[in-house]
Amino acid sequence: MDNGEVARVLAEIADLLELTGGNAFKVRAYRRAAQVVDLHPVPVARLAREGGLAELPGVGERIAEKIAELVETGGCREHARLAALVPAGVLELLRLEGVGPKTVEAVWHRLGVEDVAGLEAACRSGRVLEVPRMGPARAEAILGAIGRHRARAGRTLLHRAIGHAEPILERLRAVPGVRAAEVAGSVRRRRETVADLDVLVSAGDAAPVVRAFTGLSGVVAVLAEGPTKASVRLRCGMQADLRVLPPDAWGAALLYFTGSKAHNIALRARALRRGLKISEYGVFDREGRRLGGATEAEVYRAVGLPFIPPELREAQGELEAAEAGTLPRLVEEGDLLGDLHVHSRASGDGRSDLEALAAAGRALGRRYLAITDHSRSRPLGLDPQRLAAHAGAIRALDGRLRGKPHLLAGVEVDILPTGALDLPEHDLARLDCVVAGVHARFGDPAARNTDRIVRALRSGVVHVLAHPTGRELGTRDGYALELDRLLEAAREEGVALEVNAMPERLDLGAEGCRAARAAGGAGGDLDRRARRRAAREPPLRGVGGAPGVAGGEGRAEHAAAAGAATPPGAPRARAAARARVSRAGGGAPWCSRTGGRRGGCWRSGWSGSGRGTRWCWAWRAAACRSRPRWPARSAPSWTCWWCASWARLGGPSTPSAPSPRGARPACATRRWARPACPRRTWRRSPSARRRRWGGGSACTAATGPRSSWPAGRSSWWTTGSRPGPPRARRLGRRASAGRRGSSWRRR
DNA sequence: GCCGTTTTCGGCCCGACTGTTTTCAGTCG
Ligand SMILES: Nc1nc2c(ncn2[C@H]2C[C@H](O)[C@@H](COP(=O)(O)OP(=O)(O)OP(=O)(O)O)O2)c(=O)[nH]1
Ligand SMILES: [Mg+2]
Ligand SMILES: [Mg+2]
Ligand SMILES: [Zn+2]
Repeated sequence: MDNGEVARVLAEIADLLELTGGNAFKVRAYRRAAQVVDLHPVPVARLAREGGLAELPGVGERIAEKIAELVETGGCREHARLAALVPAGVLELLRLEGVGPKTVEAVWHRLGVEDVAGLEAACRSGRVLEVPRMGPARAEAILGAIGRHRARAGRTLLHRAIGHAEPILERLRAVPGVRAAEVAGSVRRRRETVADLDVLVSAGDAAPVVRAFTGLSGVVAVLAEGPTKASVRLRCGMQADLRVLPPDAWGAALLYFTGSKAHNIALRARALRRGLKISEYGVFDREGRRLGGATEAEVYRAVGLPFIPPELREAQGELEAAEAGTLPRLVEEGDLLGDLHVHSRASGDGRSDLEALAAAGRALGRRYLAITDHSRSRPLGLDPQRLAAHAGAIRALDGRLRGKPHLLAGVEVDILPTGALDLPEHDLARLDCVVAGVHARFGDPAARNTDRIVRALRSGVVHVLAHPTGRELGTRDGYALELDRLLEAAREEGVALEVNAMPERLDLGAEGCRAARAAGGAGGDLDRRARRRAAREPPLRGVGGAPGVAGGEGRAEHAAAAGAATPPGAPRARAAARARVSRAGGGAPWCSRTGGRRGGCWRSGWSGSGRGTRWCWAWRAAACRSRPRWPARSAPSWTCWWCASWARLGGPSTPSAPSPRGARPACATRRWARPACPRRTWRRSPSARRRRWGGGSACTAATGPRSSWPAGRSSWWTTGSRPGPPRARRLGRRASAGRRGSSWRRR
């Protein structure tokens, strides 16, 4: 069982526990352990053998037992016990957007819904409405989520995500008042694949930014929109999340929005232990005084840590390493001296001739490029004769280039199923750079694949092992492999392991590189060797010792490919975009015909929980009645908002329909008296408001020992300014709180 | 279930937005 499989079981235990009423913190513990296992470079099977499981962060005695059981027996009794309690289809319901454990539990227990199809039927028939707190808007949202679930967008490759993000950033940076706009989240952490685009904007006034964002030309639906953040679905299928925060909170905001979630939680817990609080608004002490947050480094410093690069922020031990001063120095773009895996037009993979490749390499600042076209078993691959001619051409050009950059005559020789190389060794030995890789027959068992590759490495003519795992992101997993044995052979033979930069490959990836370092520990040595070598001689002669990493493939080619990409069209007018949005069924379900005024209720100015609602609950029904949105169907009686909304869902609307609810005309069903939409006469108690603004539904701030907020809080009420964390106040008031405050005073 | 610069017991990150109900719970970032 590999780490991915173990992680899946642990995560499923978390889901099962959640649906069977397990302790929420226990659920979190399993979920975190699953992530740690998933990202860990060393197979947990080996850790289990060697007794190293407990060293994984978030893995204690009990979870270690489960992992050991899993790798030994392929199963886990606890998992089996829980799985017997929950139908498989019910677990799948958790994957629906906007549907969480509470909703799943409710539809499963109260309605007997056991899979996605069952939930869909319940939404269409109206049965879901029997569940508490379930109304037509939620039913509609669930139907939408089911549709998207079936289309299953999946995760997007990093380079595509970056491409989608750029025009958005450009547009937002042009909004007056915007100081900075960056993409955060997993894109900034440079994960190989990402689920969405997380865009952070620094601006004193959030409202225009949110408007510009929801009005972007690529937006097909607005999923949520408030005074400081919004979420949209883009035409490309991705979701994009915007967050706007004031400039002096930039560091804290970037830290928050870059994540990962587990890193945030660990860092905030650390702050808590030191009597501090970290949020996206900054660092605060017990008295609520703000200690900083302008830069990320400032936030880390406040909890006694050095800056941690985004790529490491996965709660995989980087906080401990930072504390101990043992954070690794990352290989940066500027460390890349050359590219040892480049295809030209001479074989199928390349599109450029040698001159163009050299020019692209020069433009990227590479000191050397190895031209490594495919060998004969690949389509259009080189046989010995063509190879010799090609090598001659490369060397001739290299002579003319005078080191700008150095060109190396090479080849990417196929490793045949037997482990033999696809070209005679005496031909390979004449080249400057021999890259060897597996390109066909991926289905063999691990031992056989490993034998095959190890035999090739032992040939003595191979410099670099290309794309060592053979994976293609989103298409196929790597071939089965005994990575440990492969690393050992590479170390003995002095063969470098490639870090293939083709966006679909990224092979070795982060975990593979860490495994290689753990095995031979020579990545850093190779760096130094490479630098020294590049300073005085062409690369690769004399590479020996341990497996290191060699950059390769795709860099130059991709520069060319990226240049050819069509730039996205200019953003259209906001109004047009909005119209499209509403046609697409996005945005608020209520009263969107009445226009775009945002920021509190149209009539009372009240904005309850702080969202940019057009109608407070008391007013919206009345307003809708006075401007009927739905033509009064043949129904003679008045239709309350609830039932009218239900009718929009396409639910049964005639008295004879069998639906348990909403079927009979108007509101007899719901027994809402005709003047049912009352003006609000009650007034929320200040104490309730205080609780609400304590932050977090558990409201630990209001009850727990670390709560220091309430001290100053009553004044928020009496002054009418918006309560909340200090930085929220400013931004919130500008966005929408002014009207809200006065309306409250009026009552 | 995990974990400790207050703690080996008793905590567990913090905030925004939405739908719905008559004052918050649920979900998400
Ligand atoms: N403090 C805190 N921050 C969170 C939480 N969930 C998400 N975040 C922050 C950190 C995340 O990196 C950032 C963006 O959230 P996403 O859901 O988009 O996750 P992320 O981009 O990390 O991965 P993804 O590829 O989108 O799945 O928001 C949370 O529960 N607490
Ligand atoms: Mg994200
Ligand atoms: Mg996101
Ligand atoms: Zn290849």
